[in-house]
Amino acid sequence: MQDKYLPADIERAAQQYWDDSAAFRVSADASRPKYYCLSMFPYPSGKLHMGHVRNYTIGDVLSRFHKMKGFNVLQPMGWDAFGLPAENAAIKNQVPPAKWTYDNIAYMKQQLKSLGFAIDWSRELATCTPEYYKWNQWIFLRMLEKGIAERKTQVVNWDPVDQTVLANEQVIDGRGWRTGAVVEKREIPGYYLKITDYADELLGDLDQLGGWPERVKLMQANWIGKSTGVRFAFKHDIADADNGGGPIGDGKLWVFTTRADTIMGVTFCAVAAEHPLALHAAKSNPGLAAFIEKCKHGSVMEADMATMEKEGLPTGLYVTHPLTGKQVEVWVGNYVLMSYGDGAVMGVPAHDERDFAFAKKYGIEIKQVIAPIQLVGITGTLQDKEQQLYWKGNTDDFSVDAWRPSYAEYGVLVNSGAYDGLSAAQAVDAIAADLAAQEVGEKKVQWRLRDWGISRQRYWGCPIPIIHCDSCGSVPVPDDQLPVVLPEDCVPDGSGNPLHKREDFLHVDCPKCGKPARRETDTMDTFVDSSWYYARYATTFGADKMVDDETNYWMTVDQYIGGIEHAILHLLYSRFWTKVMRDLGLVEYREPFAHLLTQGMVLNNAFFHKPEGGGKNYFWESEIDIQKDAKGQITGATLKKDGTVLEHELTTMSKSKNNGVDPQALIEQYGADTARFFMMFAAPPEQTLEWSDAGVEGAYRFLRRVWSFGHVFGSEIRPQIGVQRQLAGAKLPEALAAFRREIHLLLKQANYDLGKQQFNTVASATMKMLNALEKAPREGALAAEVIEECFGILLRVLSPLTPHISHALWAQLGYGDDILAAAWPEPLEAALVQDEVELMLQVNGKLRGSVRVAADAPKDTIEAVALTHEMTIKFLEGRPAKKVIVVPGRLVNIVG
RNA sequence: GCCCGGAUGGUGAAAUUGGUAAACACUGCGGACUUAAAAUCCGCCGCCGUAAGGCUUACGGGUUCAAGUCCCGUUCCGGGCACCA
Repeated sequence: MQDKYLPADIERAAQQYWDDSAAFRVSADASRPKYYCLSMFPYPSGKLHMGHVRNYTIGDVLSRFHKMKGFNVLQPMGWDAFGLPAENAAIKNQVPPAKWTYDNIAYMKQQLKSLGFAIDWSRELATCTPEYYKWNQWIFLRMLEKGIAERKTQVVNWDPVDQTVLANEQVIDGRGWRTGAVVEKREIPGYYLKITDYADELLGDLDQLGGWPERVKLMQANWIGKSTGVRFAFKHDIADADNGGGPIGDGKLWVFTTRADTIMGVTFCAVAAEHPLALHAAKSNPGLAAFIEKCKHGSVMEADMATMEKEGLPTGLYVTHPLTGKQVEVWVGNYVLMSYGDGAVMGVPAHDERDFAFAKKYGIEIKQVIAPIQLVGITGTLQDKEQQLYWKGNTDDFSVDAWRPSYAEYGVLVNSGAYDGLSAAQAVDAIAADLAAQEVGEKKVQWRLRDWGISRQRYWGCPIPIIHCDSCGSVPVPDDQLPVVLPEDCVPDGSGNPLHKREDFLHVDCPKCGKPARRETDTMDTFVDSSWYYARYATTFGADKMVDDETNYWMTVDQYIGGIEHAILHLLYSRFWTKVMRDLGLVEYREPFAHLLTQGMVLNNAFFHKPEGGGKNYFWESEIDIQKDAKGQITGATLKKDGTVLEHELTTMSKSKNNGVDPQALIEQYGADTARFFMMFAAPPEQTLEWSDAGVEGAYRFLRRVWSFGHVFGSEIRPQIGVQRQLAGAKLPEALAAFRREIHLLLKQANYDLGKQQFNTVASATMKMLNALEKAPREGALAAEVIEECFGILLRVLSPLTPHISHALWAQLGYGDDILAAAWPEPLEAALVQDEVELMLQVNGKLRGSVRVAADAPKDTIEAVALTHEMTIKFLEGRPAKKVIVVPGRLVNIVG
């Protein structure tokens, strides 16, 4: 064998072997347990970045590990190929998004191949191909039939200069990214999927997802946000001529609250700018009309809504409190959303932080109605069944001067008339009952989750299969005319959807009446594409069905791996989609992903400049000079060409921020095995990783040492092994036994860590194994046999991480033909036994030394040895030992 | 602002889930080999102290024989917030 480690040759040969033997091409096989290992497919942005290498190496380690454990392993790959970056590239370079996307796919596929992933490429798919997105359209039509999809209005970011809808990402500080114009909210029609119909099931089934991280389930549960509250109405007789002179909303202003216990503290109501009461009042109030107009500016993002200055204006209208009968003034608030609940809220300044700030700002009354519980008396004794506790609310600590978080806590009702002294739960029951008696309210379950708006006013996406006819309205495209194919030669210019200018796409005859009609030009949210690709991979390739029977063999996905940034939206939409497919009779399973590994983000610094008029211009690190302090912390950055001072942020690697690090240079210089090993060694998978290539050399050095040990083993050690093997049952010399024990202990730890999916310590276990192997006794047949066994263990543990070098050494050193076919190693109990153990000796919790005892020494013996230890005597300073704690196999702590 | 995470030497990190803090590496320093360089190998490397020893897991409290790990409060950093994917 070659004495130098030449990764390029080794990797080419191994990949050739896997290709020639179709090693990763799989089909359904009921005789073996299956393992469907899926990594989130990449957006084809141009080049792989380190986040991809991390994601796909994790998937590959798990795939190869399970393959060696005897599973029928499916690991597919494809492309999340529709989306905004292709349009941005088109604007910049005048290249059609289709060409840009397909070119990127070709390049990135070759990069993935060079990393040696065990992928079944025969199942590759790209979501921008008609044979894939046809089924988006097909199932969308089924959802329309079932009433799961519907058309209603949506609020979007509108750029008044470019006359186009902006994605949230394209809105920076409330302005359009290209024009710098202040963004407006605009209502337009669009299609929605009723994910809220599945809210209960999506929440309830989280309990079935034992293989998901708790934090992801918690995030999803909070997102779905089930809350039980009370929906009730304030009565009024505000009439409007446009309403035929009748009272607006039947004379009821509906609101929803989760804190009905504070209802007696209501001192105002706030409605959204688009609320009928606001519009009514604005007719005779130019100031209010102007305020309502102003509320239309700004973005639709929740984060912006939550952090903006809360402003309001009184309408001069009053409504009647249903329980006190008092008049309550109605305000218009810029923080109240028409699209959420009834577009109105009750204001309780004393017990809600936002209402408190609003009331202070506008001089609205603040009335305390909740107070901390204070015990005022007990009758009887603890044994007395008639025992009574008496309490009241303690109002001493309340002040209207400044908000305190404790004001929002649950307590006892005060200043609430008949409800005084009730707890929150009792009060909600009593108040809901009283409201119900008047028929102006009831308990209601409210969800935070909103329906999923899938219409996008963009070109590079899946066309929504609808035809608009003047006579027949919105008509679904008949199934036999699917797919509605997206023309692939358009070049967007940033000023709206280029499909509007495509006469050949636009004009079509109405399928119902045959008259000339117009195609829908909106395309689908790209989350639609990624909501079911896992099921398509598992379907017979090219099947003329959305999914076929094979999907029921492979699904559900046994292990899903992807970035934590997808914890809510993508994963929730996929779960929803699976349930819809089940209800349409397409699949048998109800959850798509059994186990989820949420990979931590790979972060890198991004450098940007904010030009006048808004937006952020990002620069590549090669374009700038970076200033650092003595500790290596970045203190500033300037643009090389003109010295412009730049800002910087630590953030996830992305195409749009020019901060992605391409792994290509790493692979070319060191090889795929080094890149993979280093990536796994750098940090545990779930942890955020700040990118740095310091340490790549170390990984490369390690693999070189593995190779040269292999060479020494093959040429000097292995030849010592006799014809008759002697290892089984042999009594080994102490040094040899200790070495063997060390390897088997490391194997035990590595297997444990693989179970925990903590691959960085698996990598360090392999390094420790090599350190031990290099120092192991080498002379004699017995030593050679032990080394053969232990090096074989190292190669197999290493193989999921660095498959190429492991493949080459395994075959060349005669361990077998194919390491993938070898059985995964398990530690031998016989190799692990130990006569003596070392226990740490603590005196009063501080480490003072250690004691060696027989592995099976009873507690008394250990105590006796510890108590007579010189350090015990020294640090007890003559005091008697009050207590001795023995933790078997670990330590002795003497308390005195 | 709200929801979810994270913070350990100069650096990436480890700690078998409450029981030796810093394993394994990177960097740096010193040495061997070499005409020389590279590669390789050996040694040292948390802070204070000559030592004995003391201190140390973002910060401040608490529980415990024992806390990086559990509880309470705070700071900073990251992810998500529904049209980036």
